[in-house]
Amino acid sequence: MAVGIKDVARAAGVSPATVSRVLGNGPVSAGLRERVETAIRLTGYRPNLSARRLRSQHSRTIGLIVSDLGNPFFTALSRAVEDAAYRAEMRVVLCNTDENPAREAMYLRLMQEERVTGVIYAPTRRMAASLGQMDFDFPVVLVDRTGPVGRHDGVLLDNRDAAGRLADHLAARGFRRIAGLFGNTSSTAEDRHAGFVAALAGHGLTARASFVAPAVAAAEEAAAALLAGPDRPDAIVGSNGLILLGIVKALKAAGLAMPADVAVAGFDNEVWTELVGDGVTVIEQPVADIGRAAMSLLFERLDNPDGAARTVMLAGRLIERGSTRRV
Amino acid sequence: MAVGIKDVARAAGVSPATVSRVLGNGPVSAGLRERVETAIRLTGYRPNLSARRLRSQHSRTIGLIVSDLGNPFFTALSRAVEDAAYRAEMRVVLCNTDENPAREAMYLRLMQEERVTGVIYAPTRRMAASLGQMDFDFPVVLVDRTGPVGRHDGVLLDNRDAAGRLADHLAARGFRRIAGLFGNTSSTAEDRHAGFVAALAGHGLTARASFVAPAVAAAEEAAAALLAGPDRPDAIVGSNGLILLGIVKALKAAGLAMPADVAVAGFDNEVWTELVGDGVTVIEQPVADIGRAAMSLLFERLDNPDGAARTVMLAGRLIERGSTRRV
DNA sequence: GTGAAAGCGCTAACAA
DNA sequence: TTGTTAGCGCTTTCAC
Repeated sequence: MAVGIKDVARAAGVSPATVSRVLGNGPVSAGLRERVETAIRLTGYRPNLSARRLRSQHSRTIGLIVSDLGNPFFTALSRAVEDAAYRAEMRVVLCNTDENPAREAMYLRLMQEERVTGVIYAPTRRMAASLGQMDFDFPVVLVDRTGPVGRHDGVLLDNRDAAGRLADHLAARGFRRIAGLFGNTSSTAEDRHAGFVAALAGHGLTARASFVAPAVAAAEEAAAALLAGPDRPDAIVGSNGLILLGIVKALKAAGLAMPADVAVAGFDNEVWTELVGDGVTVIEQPVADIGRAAMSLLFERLDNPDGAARTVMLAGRLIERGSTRRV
Repeated sequence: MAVGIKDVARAAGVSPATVSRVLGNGPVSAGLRERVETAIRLTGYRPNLSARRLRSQHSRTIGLIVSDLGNPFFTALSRAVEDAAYRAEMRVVLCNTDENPAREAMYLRLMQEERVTGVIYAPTRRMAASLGQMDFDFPVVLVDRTGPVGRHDGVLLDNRDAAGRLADHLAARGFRRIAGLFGNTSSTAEDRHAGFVAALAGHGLTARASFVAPAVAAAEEAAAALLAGPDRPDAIVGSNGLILLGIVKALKAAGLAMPADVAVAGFDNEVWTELVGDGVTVIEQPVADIGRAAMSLLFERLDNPDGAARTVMLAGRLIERGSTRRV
C-alpha cells in the first residue's frame, strides 16, 4: 500500500497532526520538523490530494476552458494563465472544448465536481447565452468572449475597434470590394463583424460578410466560393487565425496572388503570417496580458465576491504587411 | 453548503448507500432508482470527486505530459488521447512542460499525488535518463520519445527510417551540401540525426548537423549562422515543426529563395508548410494513430501489469513539395 | 434489494 | 508547540 501520513508519523515518532503541520508549514519546532522531513524522505511519502482537498475544502485548482487548443491564441493564453497560477501555488486544469457546446457543458459540470476555486472560460456564443441561467459555486472569468452582461468578470480585446482599424486600413489602401469571413460560434466574431461593417460604412463601403465555422477547412471552402463567384472581392478579412489560414489556402489553391489579385488581412499574429508571400497584415492580440488580466480578475473576485462585475478591454496592434500593399 | 449524498437520500427517503448505488449503476429497484434520480435533479446534487476518489481508491484519470503545446504535433496528440479517454469514461489532465525538466519533475510528482490511473508522457532526454531510477505507482507509456530500454511501454515514429528517407530524397534530387538542425532535448531528435547521417553516408555525403533548442527562435538563429557562414549548404533539414519554421524564417530574413538558393525539408506536416513558397517537403507523422496506440498500450498494461514492455513503431509519410525541387 | 456502519487519508478544532 | 479527536463526502463491506 501507499505510505500515508500515519506511517510518516510513526517513523518520526510524532503524531499525524505534526506531520500535517510540517507539510502545511504550520507551527512546528525545528527539531521535530527536521525529524519529520527525514521521515518523509525515507518513507517516500506523497500526499494524497483527494484526501487533502476533501478535508480542507479547497482545491487550489483553477479551471481553464478554451474553445480550441489548435488555435495558437489559446495555447499562448494557457501558458500565461498557467504561469500566473503557478506563482500563486495553484494548479490549472486545461479543458479543450473544440467549440462544442456539449463538451463545454461537460467540462463546466466537471469543474463543479472537482470543486475548483475558479474558472477562466472562453464560451461559445451558444453557451454564453445559457450562462445567465447557470449558477456556479466558483467565480467565472470570461476571456476572449463575452457572456450575459454584468454577470461575470471578463477580459477581451477591443474587437470593434480592432476590426475597424483593419477596415480603415484596407479602405485607405484603396481596396473597395471588401469581404469578411467571421466565426459563427463566438461573440467576439460578432463584435469584429460589427466594427468592420461600421468602419467600412464610414468610408461609404458595403462589407460582404459571411459567418463560418471557425476552422481552417470551413474558411477555406467559404473563401474559395467567394473567389470563384461573380464580382470577386479585392480584399478578404478573416476574424481569427484559423479562418485567415483558410483564406490564404484558398487563394493559393485558386492560383491567386496576394495582394495583386486579392488583398488579405485578419486577426492573430501567428508565426506563419509573416512567412507567406510578403507577409499577412494582422491585428496582434496581447495574449499574455489577456491571460494575466484574467487571473488578476479571478483573484480579486475571490477576495471580494460581491463587487460589481468588471470587464477589462485591451487594445490590439495593427501589423501592416505585404498582403495589403496597394497595387 | 453544497448538497451531498445525504441530502439526496433524505429527499428521496432512502439511505445514502442507495443513492450511491444509483450513481454507480449498482443494483437498485426501478422504483427507488427513479425516486433517487428525481431527488438528484431537485436538489441539484453534484458528486464530490475528491471524496469519491478518496473512498474508491481509483481516480479514473490519466495524465498526459507533453513537452510543448505550442507544437501542433502535441496538440493533435492530446486530442487523440482525450477522445480515447472519453470513450473509456476517463478524464485526462493535460500538462505542458515546455521542455523544462523541472516542470516535468513537478508534473510527475503531481501525477503521483493525484493518484492517476496511468500516464502518457513525452520526456526530455534529460528526464528520460533519470526515468530508470524512478518508481511510479502507475504505468507510464512514453510517446514520441524513448526512455530507458525495457522499462516502459512506448510508441514512436520510426525516426531513423523517416530521417533516412528525407536524406535519400535530397540526395536523389541532387543536393550535396546538406545541413541538418536537430533538437537538443529529445531522444527523437537524436534518432532522426542518426538516421539522417547514416543515409547521407550511404550516398557518400557528409552531413553537417547541429543541435539546437527545439524552438523557433533558436532554430532561426542557428539557420542564419549556417546561411551566412562559408560554404553555404544547398539544403537544410529541420528535425521538427518548430525548427523547420525557424529555418524558413531565417531564409526569408536572408532574402534567399527556396529551393533556388537553399532547399528545405523537415518533420511535421503543419498547415503552414504547404503555404510558404511552393510548399515545404516534410515527413508527416500519424499523430492520431500515435495517440490511440498510446492509450491502447496503457489500457493493456493496466490489465496485465507484469507483461514485458512493448514499443510500437509507426511509419512516417514523405510529402514532396516545392522546397526540394531540383533546380 | 436495501440499510447501517466503517473508513479512505487527511486537516482543523480543541485540549493540554 | 504538540497530541487527541472528529469528520470532510463518499463507497463498500456486511448484515438483513
